[in-house]
Amino acid sequence: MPYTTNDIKSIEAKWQEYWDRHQTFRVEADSTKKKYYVLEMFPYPSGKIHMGHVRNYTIGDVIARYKIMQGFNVLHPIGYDAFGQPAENAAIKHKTDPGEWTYRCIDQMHEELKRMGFSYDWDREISTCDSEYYKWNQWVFLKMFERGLAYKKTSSVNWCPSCQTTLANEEVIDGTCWRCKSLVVQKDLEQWYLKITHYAESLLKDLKQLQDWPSRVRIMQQNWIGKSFGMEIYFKVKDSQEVITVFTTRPDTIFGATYVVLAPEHPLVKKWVSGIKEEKDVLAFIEKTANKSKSLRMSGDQRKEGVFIGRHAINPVNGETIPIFIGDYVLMEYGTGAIMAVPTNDQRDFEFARQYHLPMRIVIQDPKNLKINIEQMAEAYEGTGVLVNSKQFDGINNEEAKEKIAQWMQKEHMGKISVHWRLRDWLISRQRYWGTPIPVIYCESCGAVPVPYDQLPVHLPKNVEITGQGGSPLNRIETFVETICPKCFKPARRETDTMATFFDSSWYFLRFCSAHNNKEIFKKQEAKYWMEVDQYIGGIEHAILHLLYSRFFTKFFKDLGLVDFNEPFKRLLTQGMVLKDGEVMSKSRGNTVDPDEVLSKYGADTLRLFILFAAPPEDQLEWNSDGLEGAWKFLNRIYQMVDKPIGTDVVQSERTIENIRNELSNYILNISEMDDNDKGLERARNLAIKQITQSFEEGYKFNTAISQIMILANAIDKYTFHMRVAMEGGSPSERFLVFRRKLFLQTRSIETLILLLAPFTPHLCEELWQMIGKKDSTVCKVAWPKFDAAALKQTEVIYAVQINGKIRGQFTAPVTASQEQLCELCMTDTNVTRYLQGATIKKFIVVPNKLVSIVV
RNA sequence: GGGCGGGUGGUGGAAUCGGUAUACACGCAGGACUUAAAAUCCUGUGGCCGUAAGGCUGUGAGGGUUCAAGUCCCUCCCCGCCCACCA
Repeated sequence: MPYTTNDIKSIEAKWQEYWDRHQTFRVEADSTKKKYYVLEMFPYPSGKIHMGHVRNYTIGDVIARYKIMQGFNVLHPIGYDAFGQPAENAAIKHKTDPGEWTYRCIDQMHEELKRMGFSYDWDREISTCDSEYYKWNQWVFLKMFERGLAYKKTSSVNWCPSCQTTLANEEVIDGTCWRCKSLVVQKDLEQWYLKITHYAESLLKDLKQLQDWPSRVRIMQQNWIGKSFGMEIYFKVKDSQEVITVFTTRPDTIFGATYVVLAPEHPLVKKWVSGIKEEKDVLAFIEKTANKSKSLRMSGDQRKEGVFIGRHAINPVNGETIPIFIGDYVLMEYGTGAIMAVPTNDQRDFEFARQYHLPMRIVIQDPKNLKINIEQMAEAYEGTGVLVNSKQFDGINNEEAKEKIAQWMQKEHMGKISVHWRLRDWLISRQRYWGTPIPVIYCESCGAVPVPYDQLPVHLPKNVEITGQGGSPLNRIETFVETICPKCFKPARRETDTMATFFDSSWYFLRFCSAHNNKEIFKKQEAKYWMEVDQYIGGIEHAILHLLYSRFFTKFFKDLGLVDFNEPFKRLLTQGMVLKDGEVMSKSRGNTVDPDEVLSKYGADTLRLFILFAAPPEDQLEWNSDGLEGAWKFLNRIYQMVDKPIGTDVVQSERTIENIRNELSNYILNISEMDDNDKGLERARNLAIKQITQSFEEGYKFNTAISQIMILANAIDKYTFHMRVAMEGGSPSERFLVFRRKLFLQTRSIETLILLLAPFTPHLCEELWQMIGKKDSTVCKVAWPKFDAAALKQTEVIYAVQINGKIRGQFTAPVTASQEQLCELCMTDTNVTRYLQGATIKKFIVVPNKLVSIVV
């Protein structure tokens, strides 16, 4: 009988219960075993899992289960990234406690993950909002504070008016908040930062080690870190002692610098502005720029605006007096907040110069077009070329001149060779409730004092009213704020900002190594055994934020001597998005498919199989309910294959199929008795093992792995059909001998099929493994099958014949055939002979075991 | 503007050290079973021509290299993602 939804439900529940009861996936560090650490990015516990989760965790689960069958000691944990704003938003909306809401969601999520049959070590389940976890956040913070890597400074920060909190640069997307999409504004605030820039060099350099990461993630990080080589050049200010330092990557163009531009926020501007005749214009301009949102100001198409500031600078290389402007296209945060403008070689400077009728000078000529002249220029020339109007450097190629001019200027003290980074320090203060309290106490006499280690954790107070108004909620909790200074014991106040939640997820992979250790952040020996993460899986959206922060923390832990590696994730797989009707599935689009509904109709195995079969893991996946139905049918077919094999109707004896199968355990196959069908089946079986193993080892091409399983299933069905034919005729005893051999081969193929399918659809395969008589073993722990190269050898192959580049026929030849034999065999195809009639063969090319190509 | 992917049947996708394009699946069509439907099984399925054998054509467009090109080279078009007044 075909199975039903109810059968599937009971099969899946049965095995989930079995794995639980036997703690099948619980692991311990054991140095005698080779380890493998598979990790999927842990979820934010919003309650229900979505298809993106299903895809992410299914991919991880298949890898984990495959590695277990390969004999590895596999660590495969799960947890919850449980702090964050949705809990507060829910609290405001439903008037509940964020903690209560979060723990309820975690329970629900836990149940849903269990229903998917994932092979997690549930003993290591963690939540970042537990004090036993966030205590160690505070510990890490204090360690960083001790080393000057956590510090407080006032600066212009990104502020989301809707979330009422600050944001890291990485959290600002196109000038909007990454979470709520509202326009981010700039505010001057005193905030806590982590000195990620301290590791800029190694964060960049070590990307080279990450050969098993997608190259685009490496490139994105590289661009984000943004190392640029160049020099700082000093421009003396005319009639003043002041010097403007600019940063440039193009010292080769210094002779073409015809003005200088400062960022409106540049400190020299404030100093100079009062009393000059342009004062009003300058102040108006500064205010106008400040009011512009950062996103508007930074968009490239924006018309560049600026204003003359009433002063001049001296170009150090030629002594020219050039005007100083302030301009909205110069950013205070990058470089020195000041630039030298070379309009002929920089498009932005060119546009600005044209607009304000500023002078230009050509200093690089395009060797292909020596007639570049200022009047006819429509845009800046940003290509390479030969220097002109540059005194002793005339005639030198500009790439070469970069180095020469830089060296010369440095020697003449006109500037210094330097490197600038795009990467900024990481702002971690958040004016929110639902996060880790920053463990600092402010004392009037002692200043900012770290909370002593023995007073950790600083507990997040419970029963706090969340209104979403009026700044940090913790600020209003007197019992939390009021404390005493650990140094001088005078009354003091606690820091009320909490940490950005990316802090929590920057080291959770290490916590999994010693999930519930309350003495240390993690056990050094356990981390040494389990780390690094061998395979990490998650969405591309974390290519910069989370992955960069995790790399930063790992490097810090190495400096602390806690770990002896400097990269956390050996291999990274970024899974594609799940789409429906060509668009990303999302609540806001209203095109989601609830995994729960799919589970109640088809069960976890069907869902898993469909998701893995529909597209390679890294590609986008288009949801297709027909495809889901197809996966269901396939699994049903496999079930039939095991449930109702050929046999009972063929064997004319009292033996049942079951006791024949029992006898088969002692059966010895006589290879010489095998007919072509037997050999074909064995070939298909071994080919499947070979190719599926290969799809696991060479990138995770699960879609083609599954198609190989289907091919094997087709071969078994075909073989079963031939079995019936082979049973016809002969005496009952003769028939029995043939039947026994065939049943042996068929059973062996079915067994192989179950093993190969087990990582993908674990529940059904456990059930089938039992049905086929393997009552004493759990399929998920059976050794992965190995293939027999001898069975793959063919004695004959089909050759295609190409005549003048077109396929004209084919023939069968022994694999050992010589060129002469092949030439003769060609002629056995009548279509080929027709084409060769009356023609002279000019060339005869043989591609071994594939084709022959004849040129006539 | 810069960087990185990608463009293959009606659909999801196979095949890229150059070697029979469209594996596997979905869908569709026809058939078997059934009073009927569902399920299941069998057959067919890029397009055009042909009863057939077979022929022509076909991997975004155009050109090139080669006995042979989805794959390599040149020119161009389109789509997706990321970054972006970063000096």
